[in-house]
Amino acid sequence: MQNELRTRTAEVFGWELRDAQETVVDAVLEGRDALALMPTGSGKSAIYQVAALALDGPVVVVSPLVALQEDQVVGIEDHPDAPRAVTINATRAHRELEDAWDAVASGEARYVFLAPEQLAKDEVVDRLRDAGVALVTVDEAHCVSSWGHDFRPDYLVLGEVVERLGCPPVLAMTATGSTPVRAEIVERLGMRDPLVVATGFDRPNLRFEVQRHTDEDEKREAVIAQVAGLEGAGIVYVATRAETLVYADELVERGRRAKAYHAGLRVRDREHVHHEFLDGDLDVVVATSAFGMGIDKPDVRFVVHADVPESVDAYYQEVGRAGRDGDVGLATLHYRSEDLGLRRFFASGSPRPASLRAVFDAVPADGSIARSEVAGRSGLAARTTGRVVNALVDAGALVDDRDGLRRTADGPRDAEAAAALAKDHAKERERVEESRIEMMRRFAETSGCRRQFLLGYFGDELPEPCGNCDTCTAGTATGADAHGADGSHDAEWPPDAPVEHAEWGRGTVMSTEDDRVTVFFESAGYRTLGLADVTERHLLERV
DNA sequence: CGCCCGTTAGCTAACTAACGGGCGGTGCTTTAGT
Repeated sequence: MQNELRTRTAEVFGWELRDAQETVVDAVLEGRDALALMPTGSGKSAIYQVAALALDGPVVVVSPLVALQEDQVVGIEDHPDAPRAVTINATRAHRELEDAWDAVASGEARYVFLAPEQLAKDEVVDRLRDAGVALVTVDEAHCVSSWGHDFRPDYLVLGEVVERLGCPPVLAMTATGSTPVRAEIVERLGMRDPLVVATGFDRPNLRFEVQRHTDEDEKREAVIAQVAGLEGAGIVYVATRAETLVYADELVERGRRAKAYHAGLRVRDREHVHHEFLDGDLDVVVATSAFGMGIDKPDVRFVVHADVPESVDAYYQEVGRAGRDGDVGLATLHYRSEDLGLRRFFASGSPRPASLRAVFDAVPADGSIARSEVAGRSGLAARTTGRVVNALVDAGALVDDRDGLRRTADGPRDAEAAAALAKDHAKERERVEESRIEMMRRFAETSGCRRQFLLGYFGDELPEPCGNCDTCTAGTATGADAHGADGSHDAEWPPDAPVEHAEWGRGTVMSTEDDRVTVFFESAGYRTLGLADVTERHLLERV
């Protein structure tokens, strides 16, 4: 990084960036795309904030939650000499919005925070393009992969938006960095040869534990008994809204200051719980996955999972909220294999055939149509339409380009065929989702070191069992089942190595254990192969 | 996928087992009416 920019950074923000941060700043200033995989609290936002000081045009920051956008603007406004930051979202009054756009157009505002839904509107993209965007930052970029397909389909149009903005460099940032998530971020955002910077994923002060249960009532009792006896502040994650109430009530009866939190509560109540927790007026928040991003409390002492999460990625995000201050943090998963059933259900929602047909028919046989017009012509709700369009584009029945949507030249001719194609394609995705749930099951059921498993999942290696998890304490982690313990096959199948399999196609090596290798295949998800088979039958080839 | 809950059949008069329908998570937006 140039000395001049270092000086500006110190003057404006009072910071001295670490090497990893500077490397990323340099890349985007040179016009290169970058993917920064760094734990929360490691100063990811500093990267685009500093880059903006040296860039000639506004920095667009795509952020998933309006509340998060407001927090970031306040963070910038804390520095009186920092450039102006504005947010563009539906909570703002018309006059405020016009004022914000004026500031963007005049070059006064250098940070523009918005959600992907805003970027789905042509007017917004046009105004940004006219302002000459110098960098597009996608914060919490794992949302592209976890939410883009169904819940918030506008995440999948970001790649196209970048093109329409004139292809400024793209900076994607997240704390979740498993291989498939990384690959999907890069592909969906259309990133070109990005610089990938990953700082260590290990959190040595976290202790991992798994308690297995067979009976629902017995599990609930064990969770309540554990949490009632824990010191300090903590979070209990459950799978459903109804459970947040049940657990919170029981904890209150046991004398803990506990409250429920889920997305169905009124906004004011949610904010109230959040603030009480931050201020130390509450010991325990019992929450669904809604309680997460934007929760920045340093002294969370425990994260207890009363239900198994949907993926190892989600699990690691959630437990990562413990021990941010570096002091001890306890992560306990209460596991019942039946609980995975709910996760399978959540993972399995592909669009209905009737919706697929309606959307396909809404696209003319010749020529193209704007995405925004499809909803009206198909008679479906806008959000359903977005999901269905994404499914058809993914399947190759429709093409999405600068002019809008059109039918694939040599693709299906009629709606029936298009729906069938999309359904087959959705099956592939379900297989991948299924395999991610399977990895969660393996984490819960392993007798090897939990930390070695987790770090292996994220493509990091830990040569020895960690000594700070339940299996290490019990002594099973050093046994024959230990993960990556000998490392003798690493030379042959090192983590991150690209490979090819006759049936499952291209994949990436995740980890090797003493007699097995786990590979992530783009079309089939996580698969574990016996090394003996791999060697004798030449199942895998390095590519 | 697995649960909860209400209905029903079966077999005998108050209950039990079996069946099946409904439900379960995450947030943007935007508009009409107080």
